Amino acid sequence: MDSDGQPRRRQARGERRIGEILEAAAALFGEVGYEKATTNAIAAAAGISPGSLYQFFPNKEAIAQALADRFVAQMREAHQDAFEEGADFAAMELDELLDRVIDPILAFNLANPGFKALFARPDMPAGLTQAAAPIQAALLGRVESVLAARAPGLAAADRTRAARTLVQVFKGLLPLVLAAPEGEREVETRELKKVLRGYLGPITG
Amino acid sequence: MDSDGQPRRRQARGERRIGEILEAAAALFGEVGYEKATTNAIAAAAGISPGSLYQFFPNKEAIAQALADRFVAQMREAHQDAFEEGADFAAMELDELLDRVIDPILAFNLANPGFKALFARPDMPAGLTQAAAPIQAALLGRVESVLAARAPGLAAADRTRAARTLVQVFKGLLPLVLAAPEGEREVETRELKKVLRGYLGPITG
DNA sequence: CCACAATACGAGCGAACGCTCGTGTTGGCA
DNA sequence: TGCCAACACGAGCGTTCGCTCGTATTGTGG
Repeated sequence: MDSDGQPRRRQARGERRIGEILEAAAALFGEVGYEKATTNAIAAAAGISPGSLYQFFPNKEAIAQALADRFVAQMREAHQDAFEEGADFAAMELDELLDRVIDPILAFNLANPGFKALFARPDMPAGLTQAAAPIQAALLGRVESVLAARAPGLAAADRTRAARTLVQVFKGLLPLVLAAPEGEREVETRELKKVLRGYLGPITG
Repeated sequence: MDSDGQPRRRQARGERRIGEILEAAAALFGEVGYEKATTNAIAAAAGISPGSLYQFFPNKEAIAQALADRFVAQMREAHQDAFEEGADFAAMELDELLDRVIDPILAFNLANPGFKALFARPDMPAGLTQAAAPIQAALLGRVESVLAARAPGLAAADRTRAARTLVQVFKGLLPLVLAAPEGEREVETRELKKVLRGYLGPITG
């Protein structure tokens, strides 16, 4: 019960350790999932003892939480990239729109294998998916606003449902893209965009 | 080490118990997933003691395996229904084709909440997804053959990829349909079919 | 340089879980 | 009816896992 009045004054060494622990945890979560990644294994992968690990995190969930926070921040950047302010989504070609939105998010997932493992897997404490909720909501909102720009006639409820469907299709096909060998990735990506285009075409004209 | 020379002669009571255990396990797996469903909890849900449970199954994995076998058999029927021999998939309207294929598989998933939990979740022993592999392969093969009938010009590799994509889209949107409240289910189902139709349209013409 | 916080260690605690075992009960068959 | 296998019970064994604790070492501010 530290009651964590304040988060303890860290030295440079400690800050470095925290980074190492999070990196080790991300790798392990990505490989075996949250539940099967034991705290002792995370400590070992980070090159420290179990006791040392708990100098920086009160429990296992806090590690995942910190990792989630880090991912959320990075993901927000990727989304900012995807839904750039300057672009005119209403006028843009559908193919270009898809490229601009999909490619950065795909790149992020490709660069962070631990991410999908943490957020897509259903084997983690409720608090974690909750940590991802804000970014999911933000993504849905952006998709919806793009939809609103391209299909002004669409009722709000239909727009929301369409956005949810699009995001879910993306999440569903993501494993196919991520699991594809280096050379096949481009083809799978095109396939993903084909699906989205086929669904969006009749909606946005 | 019974070496299970033969599977032991069962009485009627035992056969009944096996059914009860599998039903309890399916419900629990569906609620909390494979890992978090403890064997003692399964026994309790089936109304028996832990010791009795192990009179019928050598270990937890065997329960899931038996459940998987049962699901595979039922699923095969659902697929048989979906890909009925008599139908002419080449001439049929795309909308009718989708209804005929999607509805029975959807109904099966609706009627068996434990199924998706067992096969879609990534938190189970390798042997279990392996148990689902035959049915997955069969499903892919059927989709491919329908594709071959409707798009004869499509190269084999593209056909395989398209089938994989279709199945994955279905699996990706399935949670949306299953999680939808009673009244929304029909709408979500239509949405799912819209996605498939949008993707299939350009391929099958 | 000294005192104290931060960092580091790793054996092992307590709880949970899969499963066993000794024992008692029920049911089919000669 | 008597015998034996099938069925049933539940305390608890062995192991794993998250986490702690006592202790030793390192860095830092005064």
